[in-house]
Amino acid sequence: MPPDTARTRAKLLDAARAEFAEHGIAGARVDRIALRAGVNKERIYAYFGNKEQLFQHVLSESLQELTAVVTMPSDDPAEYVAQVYDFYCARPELLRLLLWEALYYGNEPIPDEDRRATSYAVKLQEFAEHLGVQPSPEVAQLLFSLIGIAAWQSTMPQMARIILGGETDSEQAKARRREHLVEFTRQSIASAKQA
Amino acid sequence: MPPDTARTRAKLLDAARAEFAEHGIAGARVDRIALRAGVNKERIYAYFGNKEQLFQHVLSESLQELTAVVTMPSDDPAEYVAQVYDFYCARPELLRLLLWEALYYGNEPIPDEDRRATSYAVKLQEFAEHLGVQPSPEVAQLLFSLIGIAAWQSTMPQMARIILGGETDSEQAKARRREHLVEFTRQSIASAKQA
DNA sequence: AGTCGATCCAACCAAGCAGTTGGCTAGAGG
DNA sequence: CCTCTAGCCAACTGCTTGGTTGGATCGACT
Repeated sequence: MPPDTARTRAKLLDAARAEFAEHGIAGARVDRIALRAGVNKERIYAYFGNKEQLFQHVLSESLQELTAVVTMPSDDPAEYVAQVYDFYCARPELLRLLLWEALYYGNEPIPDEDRRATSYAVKLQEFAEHLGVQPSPEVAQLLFSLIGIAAWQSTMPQMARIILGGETDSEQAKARRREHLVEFTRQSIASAKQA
Repeated sequence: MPPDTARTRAKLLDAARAEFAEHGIAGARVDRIALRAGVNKERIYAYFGNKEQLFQHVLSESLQELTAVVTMPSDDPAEYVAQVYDFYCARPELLRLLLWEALYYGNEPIPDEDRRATSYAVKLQEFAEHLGVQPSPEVAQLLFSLIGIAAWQSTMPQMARIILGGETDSEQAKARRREHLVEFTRQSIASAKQA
């Protein structure tokens, strides 16, 4: 395999990630991806099959990155929520990819569901450990809700802007929300622990 | 105006709502909307201008419905959160429309932002009243988070299915999550009140 | 140097798309 | 019964799109 094949693939994946995050599956343009990557369109079909399969590649690559970066830290689950929040603030494209996927597949099972299930199971296990309880449906509910509030601002930027006041992007505003999340999480965990 | 003009418009709006909720702005097909409505495509352009403007009509109609149906009830804010949850479970299309919009406009201001701002301001006012405090950035943070957890399951059905276990659609599973939300909300409100 | 396999790309294609047009129909006013 | 207006629709247009192809290029091995 000539040396630049891997590079070409990587350039395509990067360009595709940006394009898909911005426009979604239906809105993404194959020509634009090739243009951004500085590579001929035909390579996409040679390497990845078609547009939807390319999206899957992009997504699974991004998910790997996400689980690698956002780990369950030290001893404070509230800090985990804050990390998730920080991560989605810093890299909103990754959340956008997840949202496009969610809207695209709706209630149908997603490709590669098994692998994701195990990855979430690990997270749940860790979370329960830090709480000092066994994994249970209740703990799962809690974890799911906490991920929700961590992601909600990046999920609904318009609503956030309107409810939380104009400038949600400033460092100050982010710090404020982060503080709220930590506080909020501590409280809910305190009551979950004693249960 | 002949009698069936209003009906034709309504049929188009209904068909468009279904189509947009399912496929988003980019994925929606004008031909399909006309077909579903049993009306000629040209009517869409006569009545609504173009695809994007039609989407705006659909959305603002849906938002009116949402604010009309989901009111801040009696004296229990936790019940409000549960109502929001129930509403999005029953009518996931409306949330999907909001999500498509959020992804489409990203951080750019949305059309008609002012009207929505006042509608949210009212909600915030009511919410603060029920808490027995003045509206403040902190209360806004809380309200925003609560809306988030209420909507999160319908926002991320795949993730919900995986984390919460297979059958999230059954009455039983919905009741369980509803219970969790109420409990969760009560706790966070209790600590917000004393602050 | 010559052959071979893989990589690359400009040009191409058919289908699908949003949006338009020109003429038909029906009802209201005279 | 004629006219005028507004609603309606089948057929059309021109462009964009995902996907293909045939040949040029290049590196490796002999």
